[in-house]
Amino acid sequence: MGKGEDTRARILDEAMRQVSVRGMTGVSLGDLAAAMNLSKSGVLKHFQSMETLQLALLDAMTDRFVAEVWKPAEPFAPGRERLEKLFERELAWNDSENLPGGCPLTSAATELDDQPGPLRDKLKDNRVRWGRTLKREFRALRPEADDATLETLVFQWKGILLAYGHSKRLLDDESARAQATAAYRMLIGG
Amino acid sequence: MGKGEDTRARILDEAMRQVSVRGMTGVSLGDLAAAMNLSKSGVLKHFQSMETLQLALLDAMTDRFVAEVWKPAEPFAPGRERLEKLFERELAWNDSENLPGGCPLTSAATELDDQPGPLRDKLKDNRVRWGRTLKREFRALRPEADDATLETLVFQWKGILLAYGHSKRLLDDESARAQATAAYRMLIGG
DNA sequence: CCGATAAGTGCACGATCGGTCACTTTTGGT
DNA sequence: ACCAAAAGTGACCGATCGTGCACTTATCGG
Repeated sequence: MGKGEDTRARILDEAMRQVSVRGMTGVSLGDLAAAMNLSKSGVLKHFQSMETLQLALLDAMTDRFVAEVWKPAEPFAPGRERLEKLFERELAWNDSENLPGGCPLTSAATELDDQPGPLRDKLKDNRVRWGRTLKREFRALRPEADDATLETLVFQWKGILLAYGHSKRLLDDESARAQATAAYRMLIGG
Repeated sequence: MGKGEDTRARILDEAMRQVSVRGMTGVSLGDLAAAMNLSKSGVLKHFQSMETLQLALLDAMTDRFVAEVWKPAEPFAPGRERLEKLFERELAWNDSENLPGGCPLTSAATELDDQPGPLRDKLKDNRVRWGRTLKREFRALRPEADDATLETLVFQWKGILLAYGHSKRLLDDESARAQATAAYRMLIGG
């Protein structure tokens, strides 16, 4: 890996960290450059424009999410065991010290959900795929269930994780994790 | 109500609409003034500064939420009946045509949750109070349940509504409402 | 109907936004 | 060790950010 590639990766890394706190719109070229001890033009050399950087950032977020949530769970058996691991990993992802503001995909989602454009499209694609992955796992857990039921389970899974971030970060609720796992138990069954 | 009061209210109304789409940071003095056919200084005359405007905006959001979600449900009997109405009203609040980007409190929450300051404090206070209100209703529904159980129910309630906004707005999921009510049924019990 | 006060305008300000360009420094293959 | 290409700099651009100030216009009680 050449120096350019390395710098580019480090920029995306820092940007991801900032997105988790300030949101996608909140990270500016100036802040980013300052945080990296680089000039604004030095940053832009690795991306044609700010929007290109943001698109690359969404890709980087997807890659990291897959690497830190899905990959560790993949070796486990489909269904209950894998879901258990996925849930644990997704909580850990939300708590990662590399993401001081929690899941950057959540920040981006609430920010972009009503702003048409390539950013929203890419993010939507990411989340739709994740929903399908979860649905597969729920199907393995409950082979007899119909599609509507499976989708409701996925819906609730997402709800639990959104509520986890909300309770922990805005409400400073110390019991957020306990409540998330309690809700998970109610969903999956003992 | 003098003309000043009226204009001030209309500014906050327009700002709330914009927050639901662009988020709290996304609404600027210039855009706001343009949307109101007013000059930037004309807007700022009603508020000492932009941050003061934002604080007033959070109050306005709280008032509207109470008026449109809590008030219509208040006449109903505590517990099941009132919860039913509250849930219906909160879904309607999310769908309100006055709020083209969904619940502005949700936008503000994910945006401010890691940004210390008076804005975050006020929003947190708002959401904590709402959580307490929900807990009271769940206690009326399940008088035998312990505190932890009640809080898990509140946690899940919030999760359902967060997932509703996410599914409807980012994923364009037509069945979002159906899934939200299905999840509600699972939570409350038939 | 008048005059004090409230409401709103218009211009200018310093700061910051994303972005360009000519330039210098660094890197790495031969 | 050399030198072309890659990496990064710094000054500058027009636009927009929030804000202050001197000013004009509209409102409304006496």
